[in-house]
Order: sequence, then C-alpha cells, then structure tokens
Amino acid sequence: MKSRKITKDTESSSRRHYGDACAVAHGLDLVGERWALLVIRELMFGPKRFSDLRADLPGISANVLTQRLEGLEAAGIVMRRKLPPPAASQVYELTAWGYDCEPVLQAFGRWAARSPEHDPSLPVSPVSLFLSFRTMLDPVRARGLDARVGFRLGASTFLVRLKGGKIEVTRGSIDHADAVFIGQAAAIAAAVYGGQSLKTLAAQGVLMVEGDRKLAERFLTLFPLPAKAESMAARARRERRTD
Amino acid sequence: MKSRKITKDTESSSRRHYGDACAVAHGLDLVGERWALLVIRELMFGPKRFSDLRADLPGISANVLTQRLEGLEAAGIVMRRKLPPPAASQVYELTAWGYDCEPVLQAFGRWAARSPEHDPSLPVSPVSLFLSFRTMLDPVRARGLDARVGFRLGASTFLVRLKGGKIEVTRGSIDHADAVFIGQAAAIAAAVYGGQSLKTLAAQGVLMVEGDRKLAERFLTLFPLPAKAESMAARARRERRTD
DNA sequence: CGGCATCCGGGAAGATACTG
DNA sequence: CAGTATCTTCCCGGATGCCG
Repeated sequence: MKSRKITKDTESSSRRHYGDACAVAHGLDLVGERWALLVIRELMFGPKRFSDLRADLPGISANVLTQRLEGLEAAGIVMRRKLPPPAASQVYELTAWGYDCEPVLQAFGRWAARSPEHDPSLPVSPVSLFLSFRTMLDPVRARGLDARVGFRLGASTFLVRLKGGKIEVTRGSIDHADAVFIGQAAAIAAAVYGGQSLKTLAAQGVLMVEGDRKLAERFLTLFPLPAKAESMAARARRERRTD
Repeated sequence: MKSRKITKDTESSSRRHYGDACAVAHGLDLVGERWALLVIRELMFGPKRFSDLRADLPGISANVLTQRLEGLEAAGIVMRRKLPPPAASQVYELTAWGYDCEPVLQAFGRWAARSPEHDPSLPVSPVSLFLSFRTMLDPVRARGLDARVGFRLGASTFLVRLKGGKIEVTRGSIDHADAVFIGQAAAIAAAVYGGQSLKTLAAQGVLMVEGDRKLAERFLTLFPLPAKAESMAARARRERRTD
C-alpha cells in the first residue's frame, strides 16, 4: 500500500460542490459538511488522537469522523502525524491555515450566542470552553490583571494567562497557577456564563477552587455575553403593539 | 389558515441537533444545513423574492429553498413580508440579527479565499461580489479616495461609495456615479481579482466602463487577495527537502 | 485499543413535474 | 410567480467486524 489507500472514485473529488466562485461557498465545500467545523474546533489547542476526538464530540460516529478527517486532510486543513516512538500513536493536527480559522469560529460563535434558542445548559467540551474565553474576554474588565489561572478538567489541564488585557490559553501544565478551578467544563461554564456562584457549585460538589479565591471570583466576571437577538415571540408582541 | 401552514410534525423542531452548548455548535444547528448560509448571503443587501433567490443560487431546488427559508424564519434570522399593494408580492428579508451575521461571512470568506483549491473562475452572484468588496477593501489603498462607482449587472444596479478609506454598498440607483462598470459579475471579478485588464475585457465585449476611466482603473486595485495557504503539493515538496 | 471498511435504515438533498 | 408533490440518490448515523 503505497499511499494510505485508494479512494474509490478515481482519485478523490466527486463530492458535491456549490460551483460558486464566492469564497463563502468554497468554504462550505471545504468545511460545510456535518461535524467538520467541530472537528476543527476540537483540534484548536493542539493535536489529538482519533479516540480523543470521538470522546470530545459526543454523537459523531467512527465512520463519519474518518470521512471528515480524510476530507480535511485533502483540503490541507488537517494533517496526520505519527508521534515519536515512546507513544507511537497517530494524531491529527491542524495545519497553519487550519489554525487560522479560529477567527471564523469566533465570529460564528459570537453571532450564534445571541440566538434566542441557545441553550447553555447542554454539555460542553473543554476546548469549546477555552475557545469561548478567548472569544469573549472583555479587555476592559481584564485591565490591570496579571495572573495565571489553572483548570483541572478530569484528565486534562489548561492554563489561562491574563496580562495587559490579553489572554493566552495553553493545554498542559498548571504549575505556577495563582488559582485553580477543579471540575467539569459544564460547571465552569455555569459559573462564568450561567451566573452560578462558586459557593453554590462548591456545595453541589461540582466545582472547587484552590489558591487565590479573590482572583477566581474576578475571573468569572471577565466574559460578558452579548445581548440576545429579539426572539420571534418578542417580535410578534411588538408587531401587535404597533398595529 | 391563521398561521401560514401547519408544519407536519407537531410544530417544528425535530431537526438534528448537536446537543452541544458551544455556540459554534448551536450556530451549526441554525445555519449548518446545506445552502442555508448562501441564502443568508443573498439577502445581505436587502429583501428578495423566492424566484430571485432561486435565480441567484444556481443549483438549489425549490423544495430545498422552501425548507431553508422556513428554518431560517423559525430561527429568527429571516422574516417574510408582503410588499405594499402596487407590487403585492412576497419577499424574504433578514432580521436585524440576520444582518449581524455579515462578520461571520466575512471571516469565513477571508479564510476560505486562501484555500489552494479556490477557483475564482466559477460563476459568481452580484451579491457575492459586493460582499467581497466590503470584505477585502484595503483602507490604505483607498486612502484619500472620495468617489461613487456604479455597477450595472443585467437588471440590477449597485452603487459603491468610497470615502475616508471606508466603503458603502447599496443596491439601487447609480445616478451621480463618477464611473460605471457594465457587465456580468464574473467579468468584474476577473478585473478586480483575476488581474485581467479592462482593455482585454472590453475587447471581449464582456465589460464596459463609462465615466471616469482613471477612477475605474484605480478601483480595480483596492481589493488585494490574502496570501494562499501552502498547498498539499508544496507541503510534500518541503517535507521531502527537510527529510 | 486505534483506525478503519462494510452493511443497513432513515432522512436530507437533488431533479422533475405539477398546481393555484 | 411561488411554491407543492413525488421520486431518486446520496449522506448520515449505528452496528459489526477486520487488522495491527
């Protein structure tokens, strides 16, 4: 087997195309299929293995994940890499251009978060949570803050570095963190976006804080949600009034 | 018939969901289906009728367009409106929140335009073209320019107003334009993005210019394309070199 | 276990024809 | 013009099983 495999229909590309020169349409040709953008999202903080992706994308099936990874690789968005011998497992990683689509995810997320139907109580993956921090940080509220906040979510750890109104997020060691949140991503989301107090969440045993508690409390206030769009119901009420 | 019609399955919503609190995933629940984002694109410069949408989205079928419009209306992105008696036809229009997704289209288009596989020679709708102008204008190159450029594309006309490094685009009258391009959208795209000279295109009879020709020539230089991402072939060559 | 190929059922998309 | 009805095709999701 010289190249990984022979695609069934004469070397790739009998996929459906929009046949439109518009860059948006071409983008949809690349990542418009179901799950594709979420696969990219999950790779945004670094490489992952096949089964990590499956675990972080509840609902995706193995064959669909395979197809998406093939498609994204063919498009030059994802590449596969073999880790050095110690753990010779295969991982999927974004190319430089793949990483460059974070602004797309940000614009899209910012817009969709205003949907009247958005339900923030659904489960959320760690990557989504930290991407949302990068997206929603209010530089004004973070002004003058210079701190390291760590997160322990099950097996994985993330470090958020705040300085000069900017934010940096890295997956990995949380040594030297000034404060550490310990809990599932959903609990942290409830604290930051759901307005749940640390006390309540701690009482429920779903979220704990170690280190600088004042810092932790302040951290929760740094990510204001955008105003919701007018819902259909509200629009109907308004129309009735102005009839 | 009080409400337009009864949706078959107990009032809406048995669509597939990702079940993910991430705003990106929710956005995909709203506009992730095929054609949805392109329908929104076509409405970006104002209301359109069903058949206008069909004409500007070559390849979409009537039933799919119907479904997308229903879905987008249910989501609060599109609304239907009946025009006043003179021309009592129905049109589809974006809600305020619908218009707010232009930054999503822009970020997405900017990213996708860097795809090695992007083919700008395909047909393009007028709306895509003018959205691309709003997206790609280089304020530095437009500095000091104060002008009105008109476009006559078949039946519809667009006016581009440049001033103070900013751009405004309106569909409608092109009276008071300093220069006017006359031709199909594809020809204008070839001139702006394909590097084709006005002379060549005029000789082919696909593009004409009236009014200030100097202005027209300068206009073509205002929208630089972003650098392409490294193609798979180039990456392979580079890898071979560093082996 | 990780990474697939394969088969199957349901449903969404595409094409065409038809109606108010 | 603005859709609906119908039929076919293809994609998605789930299960199973192979192979290193």
